[in-house]
Amino acid sequence: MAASAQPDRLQSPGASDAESRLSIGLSAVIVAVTGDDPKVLAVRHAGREGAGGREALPSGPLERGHRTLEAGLRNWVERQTHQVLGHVEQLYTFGDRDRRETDGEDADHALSVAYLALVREARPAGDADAAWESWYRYFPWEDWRDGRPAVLDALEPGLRAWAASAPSAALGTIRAERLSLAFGSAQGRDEERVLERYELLYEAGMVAEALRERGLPEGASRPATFLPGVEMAGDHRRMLALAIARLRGKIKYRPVVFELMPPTFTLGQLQRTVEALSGVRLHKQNFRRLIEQQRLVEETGEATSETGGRPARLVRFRREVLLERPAPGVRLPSGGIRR
Amino acid sequence: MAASAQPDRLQSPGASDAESRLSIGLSAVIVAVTGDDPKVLAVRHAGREGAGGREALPSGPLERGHRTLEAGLRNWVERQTHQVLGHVEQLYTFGDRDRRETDGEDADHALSVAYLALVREARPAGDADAAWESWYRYFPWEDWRDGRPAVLDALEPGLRAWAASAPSAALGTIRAERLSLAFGSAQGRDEERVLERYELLYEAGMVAEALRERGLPEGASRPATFLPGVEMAGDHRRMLALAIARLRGKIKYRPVVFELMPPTFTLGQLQRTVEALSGVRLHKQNFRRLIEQQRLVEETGEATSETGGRPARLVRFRREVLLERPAPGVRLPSGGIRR
DNA sequence: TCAAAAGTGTTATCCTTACACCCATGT
DNA sequence: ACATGGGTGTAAGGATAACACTTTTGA
Repeated sequence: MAASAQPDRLQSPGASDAESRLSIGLSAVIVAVTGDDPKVLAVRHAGREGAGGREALPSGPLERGHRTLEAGLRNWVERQTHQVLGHVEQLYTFGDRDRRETDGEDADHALSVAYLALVREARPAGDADAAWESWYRYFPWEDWRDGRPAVLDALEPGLRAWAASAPSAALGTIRAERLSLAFGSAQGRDEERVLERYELLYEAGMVAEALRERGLPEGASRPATFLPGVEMAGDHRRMLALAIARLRGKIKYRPVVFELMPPTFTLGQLQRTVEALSGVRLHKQNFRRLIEQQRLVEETGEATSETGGRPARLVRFRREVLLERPAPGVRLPSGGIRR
Repeated sequence: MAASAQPDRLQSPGASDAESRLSIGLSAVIVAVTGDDPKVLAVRHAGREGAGGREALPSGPLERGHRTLEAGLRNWVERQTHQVLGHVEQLYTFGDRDRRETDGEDADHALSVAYLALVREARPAGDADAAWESWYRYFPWEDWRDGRPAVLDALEPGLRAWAASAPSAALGTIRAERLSLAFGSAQGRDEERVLERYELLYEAGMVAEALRERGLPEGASRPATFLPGVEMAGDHRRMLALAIARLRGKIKYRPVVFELMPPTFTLGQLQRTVEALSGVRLHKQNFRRLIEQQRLVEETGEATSETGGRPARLVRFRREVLLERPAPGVRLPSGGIRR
């Protein structure tokens, strides 16, 4: 092998023959918040019957013309949805068996690099095929703003049965522990564990994706009659779960919410946005104190009376906080959550 | 195009011709801590003169035989270093211009998926070509344990000159802001911003990697005579910077340090490990209180007198904390840092 | 006996949490 | 007037940060 031609790629001698060539997919979870709902941009390819017209994330393969991964992503999103992206960050690269179902051949890999993008307002989605959907449409068990979501009652027996039906007692204990960690048993549930919850449902055969194109995952109870949440193409719902988890986490230590807000807004709007994302209700007074005392916003001097009751002050994000050391986020640590 | 054959890959009609095929590299930042130093496993390919024998991370291309990305990674690492990996997490997928320097052709992409792995002890590295190296060998400006590192004095004039030599005043201001954010100006410096600092040095043409295989990056001062830190192959040093940043961040909110500790250890050892990773000194008393009061460890009943002075209690990680909600890490938030 | 590291105790301060209450507008 | 959301004040409890000090070993 020509070692000197690839100075930065260390490979054991003779291994390059085995090197596989593969295709790269790019997918985007594009998030906006309008009013009370966290929205994600979904595409539905009308003319495609083979896939049953499943909802999907904007995505497409990396092409030769794309200079960088991110450029390729922006290109695909604009082609498919006419949405221009603002803040973009890489989420994860999916590369294993989950992607294989798409190919005929087993040996060739198909990777998919998933991105999270935040945009400021939900424009009416130019294309007829693209639409903004509440993300709780796909994850109804993640919305605790009006108390414990009802779906959970339907889910828990199935999850418990899955843990109980484990091949060994030890595995059963592990499953039970994972369940209690993800879904919470006693006082606390961690709103960030979105991916864990989805994966448990997947392993238990309780989401539609788990039942596609393969026998049931081993140890799964037989096809559940109730498959909660709207199915998505490929592993897009897994990507969405990861995106929600990341955003719920990041919001706490970096001022990313403001990427989703209009230039000026009220503290109430900001709180509702944070609640929409995190899926829990917050204490009004403490939330406000937190924001103001961390000096995340500044007055505009104006007010709006469009909110219902007393007119609210309009504030704007204080860009300067980005230059101040740690650069705080909107913490909502256990205490901020209203019971 | 055969839409129904790829139900989860949405591509605009006719685009598939442009789809490029490419190779995937897998790289691992493998971290261990021995005594006072955070170590990373580096390989040096003795017989290769083309690359000038640059130090590199264990890495290799994804092969057909690899079932998953992570399996491929473990395979390469074991082949090159005989090290078996424990905790492994994906770091980032690098896919843009930074990789292009390796290829002759511009149009084909070469992606690289970087991973972070934590191992419990630095075994003598079976292969002669693999060696554990302190990561501060590559980032001497990141070690503040004995006060402000001396290299910074040599670096700052160059960085300031780079900001001053910006093509426009506006850009100059932006550069100055980035510098003060990353390197800290007044009271605080954020030990997590390892990647930002490396990238600024790169842009300023002050690390060896920036001067390779291309003209100087635009706006760079002419080749600095002093290029701090040991150079690595490809963009491996960038990967290492990202790994350090991630680990320094994660240590604070997840109990990952314990992946690096032996089964039993003293609180002093734990503190030195955290200090090694974060690059700052901590308050002994407050650190201990934090650990014990968060119930991260439990007594073993034993003690060791190998530490120098009075024998220390040996403790072990309390695995149960993983099952307790939030699952805390070793916080060292401003206050814990000794001035 | 002294250096070195382990380990204990205490205090002021600040942040978090929770509670109760007032204000300005539209209907 | 009253419902609705905006906005203020304050007090208890707990965590943090910074003190100073004692204990137990090896050299």
